[in-house]
Amino acid sequence: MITIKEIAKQLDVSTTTVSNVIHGKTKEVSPETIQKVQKFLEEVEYVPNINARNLAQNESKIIGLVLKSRQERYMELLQDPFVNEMISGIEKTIRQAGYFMMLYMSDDIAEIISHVSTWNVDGLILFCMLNDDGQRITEKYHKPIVFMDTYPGDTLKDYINVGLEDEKGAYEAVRYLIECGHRKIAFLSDNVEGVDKARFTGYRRALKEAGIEYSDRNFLILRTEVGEIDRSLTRIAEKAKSFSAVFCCSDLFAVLLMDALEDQGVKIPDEISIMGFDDNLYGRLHRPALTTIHQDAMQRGSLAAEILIGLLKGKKPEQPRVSMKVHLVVRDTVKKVI
Amino acid sequence: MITIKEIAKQLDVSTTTVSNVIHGKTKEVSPETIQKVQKFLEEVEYVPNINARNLAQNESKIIGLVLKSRQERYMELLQDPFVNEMISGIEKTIRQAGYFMMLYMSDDIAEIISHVSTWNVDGLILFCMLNDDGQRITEKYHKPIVFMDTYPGDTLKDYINVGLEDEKGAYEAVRYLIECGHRKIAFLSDNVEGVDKARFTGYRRALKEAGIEYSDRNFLILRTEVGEIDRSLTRIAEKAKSFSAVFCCSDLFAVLLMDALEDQGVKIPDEISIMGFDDNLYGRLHRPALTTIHQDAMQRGSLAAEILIGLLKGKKPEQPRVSMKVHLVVRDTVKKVI
DNA sequence: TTGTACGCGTTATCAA
DNA sequence: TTGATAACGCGTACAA
Repeated sequence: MITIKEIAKQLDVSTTTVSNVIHGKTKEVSPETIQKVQKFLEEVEYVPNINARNLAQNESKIIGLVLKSRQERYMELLQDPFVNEMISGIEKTIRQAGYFMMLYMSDDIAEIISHVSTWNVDGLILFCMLNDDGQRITEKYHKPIVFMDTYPGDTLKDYINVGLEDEKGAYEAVRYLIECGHRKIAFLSDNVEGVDKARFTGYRRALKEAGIEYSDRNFLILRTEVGEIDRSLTRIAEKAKSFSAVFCCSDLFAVLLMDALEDQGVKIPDEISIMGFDDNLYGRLHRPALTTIHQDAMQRGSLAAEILIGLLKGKKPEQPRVSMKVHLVVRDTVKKVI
Repeated sequence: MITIKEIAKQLDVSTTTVSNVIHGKTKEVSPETIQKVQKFLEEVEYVPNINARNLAQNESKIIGLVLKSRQERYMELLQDPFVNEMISGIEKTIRQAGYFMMLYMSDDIAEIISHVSTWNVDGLILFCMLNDDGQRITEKYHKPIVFMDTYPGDTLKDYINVGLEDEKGAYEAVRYLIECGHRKIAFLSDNVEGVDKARFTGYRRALKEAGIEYSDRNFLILRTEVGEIDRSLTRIAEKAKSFSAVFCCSDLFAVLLMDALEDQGVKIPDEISIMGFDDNLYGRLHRPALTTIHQDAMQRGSLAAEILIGLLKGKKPEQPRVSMKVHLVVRDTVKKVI
């Protein structure tokens, strides 16, 4: 790797001049020199040393993307195409803005903070933080942060979040089920916090509006730990049979449940109707194709990255909380029972 | 972020001493000093500045993972769970060895090389290189490289590859189809190079062994560009009807094809049998569940990373070419016609 | 218009 | 046992 110093020596100019040409500060350099230097730079295929540059500028041009996952779910997080779409959107936007993305997958906040400091990361996108995670990071890390899909506790007041119409989406999904004549509707998720909590609220609202009683028996919790999931699915499929429809908090869960049901000989949607949330490949590839709530994960990733990059340039976002639109996509897993 | 210099000042010792304590070079430091420094380090939660360290050591502790993709396929590469599993395996191994993974997704070799030089990446894992890609990178980049799923041209002699029993896997898949009584067997992939070429060879060998004629009509090529894929699938499903079985080069393709066929009213496996390759979630979630060739993508990723890290420590791998084992997994998409 | 000199945080060499 | 000091490559204020 050739350095600026070496180039300067070979061309018999100063390093300043070379550096100026590289950065287009050509007001103060004679045209011939510019020519000469530029030509040489191309010839030797000069590439700056990022470490030196970062050290000098005290910035890293790195944006960290933190996916906090409970240890056991590790695989599933990456296997859900929704997450992949989001990552794609983020990565693309970051790259096009001249930044670089670093991906942190960890369940250890302290480890994440340490990593982020070491690399002197310029900004952070935090995905799916629960409880006091966000709080803990903001205490230690004092550069721009954009949250995604995070509903932090009351302690964190001033934060930016790019989220979704979770409550509204769930409400519309369940209202559609009710419109189709369903009244015994279960709710399936793998936890009761954050995003799923909001979706649960929407589910409850739709029920209430239709005057449908809710009981705790309606809440099906999937255990997603490796080694646990199959048993859990079988059990849930069993329980599901006493409902006429199940609203699932993700397409992946919806498809898993449908398989479990079908394997027990239950016909979908004839015997049970299924509603998903996300609208990704799993649901689209399944037959019957999944009726679900659509979100544009890639665009949402892009938006989060754009906001963060704006922040890095000192631009305050227009609104600190974004709830991106969702809409119902009707396919073949919900039966009209009236 | 506190620096060594600052620590040294506050404790009234030299930076050298602090650095020595940090690196456990305690032979030359008095016990009290060690105590004092270590305690202080913990108190202030010292984190080294990677840029400075890298600059001083001329290394980066970064391993680059390069996924070369044709521009149009961008989405699919990340959407294939097989790729995700592999990435997980690589990332985990790299992290545990104290390194860091940088992910490059690009179709522009020059851009990749430039990036890799800038960041002074210590080693490279190259996935799915075609033609002279590998050649071009090895010419410019002179640190350890491990290839994955690469069958480079004749020009590249000395390289390390962690691959798969592609030929054998395809051979066994097709032989199984033949054993089940199929004789009109199509081959589906999206290109004719690298891995798919090897699988095609295996397919041909199985046909030949059974004395089955091959014609170019057997070779179905899926156009995977965005906007093209649906039309291509419909056309291929149409063609597929004149065969009794289709061997697909990936589970994803297999599921896409099955959907296209089912949407045209074709029953699987009653009217057409389908065989996949990879064994990932898409195939497992589909009903009927996909009969396919299993590979352990995560373990393969791990292995590649391990070999590379060994290389960085000067350890030559036992064998430069690894072909990991595959095996047939019989599920429900292949019908016995005898 | 061009060049000198210093700082960024760390490590390594060598002298005290 | 400890401490100055140079070096890594780059950017920049300031001097020439």
